[in-house]
Amino acid sequence: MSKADPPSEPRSGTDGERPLSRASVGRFSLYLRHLEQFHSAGTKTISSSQLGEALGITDAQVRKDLAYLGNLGHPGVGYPTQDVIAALRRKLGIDREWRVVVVGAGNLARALLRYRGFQQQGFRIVALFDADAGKIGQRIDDLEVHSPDTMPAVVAATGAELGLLTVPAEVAQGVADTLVAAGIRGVLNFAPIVLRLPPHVSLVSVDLTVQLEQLAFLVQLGGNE
Amino acid sequence: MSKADPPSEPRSGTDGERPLSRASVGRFSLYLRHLEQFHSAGTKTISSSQLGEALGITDAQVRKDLAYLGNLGHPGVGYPTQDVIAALRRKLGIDREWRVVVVGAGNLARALLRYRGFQQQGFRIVALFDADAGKIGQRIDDLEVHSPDTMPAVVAATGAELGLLTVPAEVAQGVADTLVAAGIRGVLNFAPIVLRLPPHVSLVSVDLTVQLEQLAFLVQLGGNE
DNA sequence: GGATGTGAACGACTTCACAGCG
DNA sequence: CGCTGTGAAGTCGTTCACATCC
Repeated sequence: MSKADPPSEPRSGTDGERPLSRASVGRFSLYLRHLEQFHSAGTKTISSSQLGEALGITDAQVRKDLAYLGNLGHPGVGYPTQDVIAALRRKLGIDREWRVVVVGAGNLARALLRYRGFQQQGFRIVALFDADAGKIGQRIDDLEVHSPDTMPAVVAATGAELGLLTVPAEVAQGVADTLVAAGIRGVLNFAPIVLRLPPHVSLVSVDLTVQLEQLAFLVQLGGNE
Repeated sequence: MSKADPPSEPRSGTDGERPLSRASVGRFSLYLRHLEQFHSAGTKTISSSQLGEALGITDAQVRKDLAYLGNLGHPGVGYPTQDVIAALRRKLGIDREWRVVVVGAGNLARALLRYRGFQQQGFRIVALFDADAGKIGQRIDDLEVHSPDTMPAVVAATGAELGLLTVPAEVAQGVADTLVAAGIRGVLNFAPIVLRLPPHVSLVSVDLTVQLEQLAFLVQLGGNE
């Protein structure tokens, strides 16, 4: 009975050293934010229990997560904030600038454009698209609204790799396809729909209705956690 | 370090209550949306594999999830869309209206106010608050902007139970405390911060920077899933 | 002493596989 | 038949506990 190994992860020898759980990555951003706060407050070193306290998780969890970054901690001392910040940035892939386009020039797009957190972490919004002829040519926060037809050209010219989708659900799949055709490599989708993308394009979805319904469920259950 | 006890819910013990996994609840909203689409397309019955196909998950997963709703499925036939929709609504706690207040009258608030998905699922935004004196008194989408001082009175008067937090990170914790003091029972937080709420108040957080960083990580990894 | 790193236990979630029913 | 419901097995993630090191 020869058992074939599932070819789950064809290890590209570039960066993958350790197993790296997907769940940990979800916390990396939070570690990063808190570490940056501690760091600019002058803290040079931080312990797993301090960090866990700040995020509301256990110290063991923090150590397991940070272990994925290599052996940065010093027993009896803690983790050097600076080093962990740098390692997290690198692991997350935000040790460089990402160019981002936004499709759908509504209120959500405006909110995203003015959101400071993006710039701070190296995300630069370089173009804005909308199908509404009335909006094309307008300027919103220094960005001109382009027609979706120009997407391939603009994406190529700006070198954008990520697309934020803030369009109505009915047209979201079509717009996503256009983004993919234009060469985008990742989509952050806000439309309430399950998008289908080719396997070489990454997808993260933020579904506001789902989140609100989740909240209603929790409240109905009584209390939190 | 008090641990939450498993609350046996001594409510009306009509159905044989099952364990109910937290992960399943996260998919309930998606099932609901797809079932509503199938239903309004005239589909009376749907199989676990059809639903799984639509959401991109396995049929076994769908059956396990729907089993939490009671024995709604008919072997050889499938699930009656109507019944499953009703059961999901009830389980999620959205078989009634929820009154919602929004704190922070910025672009994100505007986007949320105009978002149709909320009303459709029975969430009614009944008040809007902002600390900016220049905004107080203005009307946005038929809602007057109130001063945060009036929160207790307005929450009581409107019977709001949920609060959406779209304020800057620096003031988010303070505003959340005010919401809690005003008697709110659940908070949907958009500020990039780990909120601390008393245990009787539920919390769901949507952190846009975290989501974007997640996307960057996936793209850097190459491809999706 | 104080805090890390990590096997091992534990628990949660998913997939498998199949009995059973209309 | 086709499709559900569900134990069993498998996978993934978290917590525990402790050897280890500065």
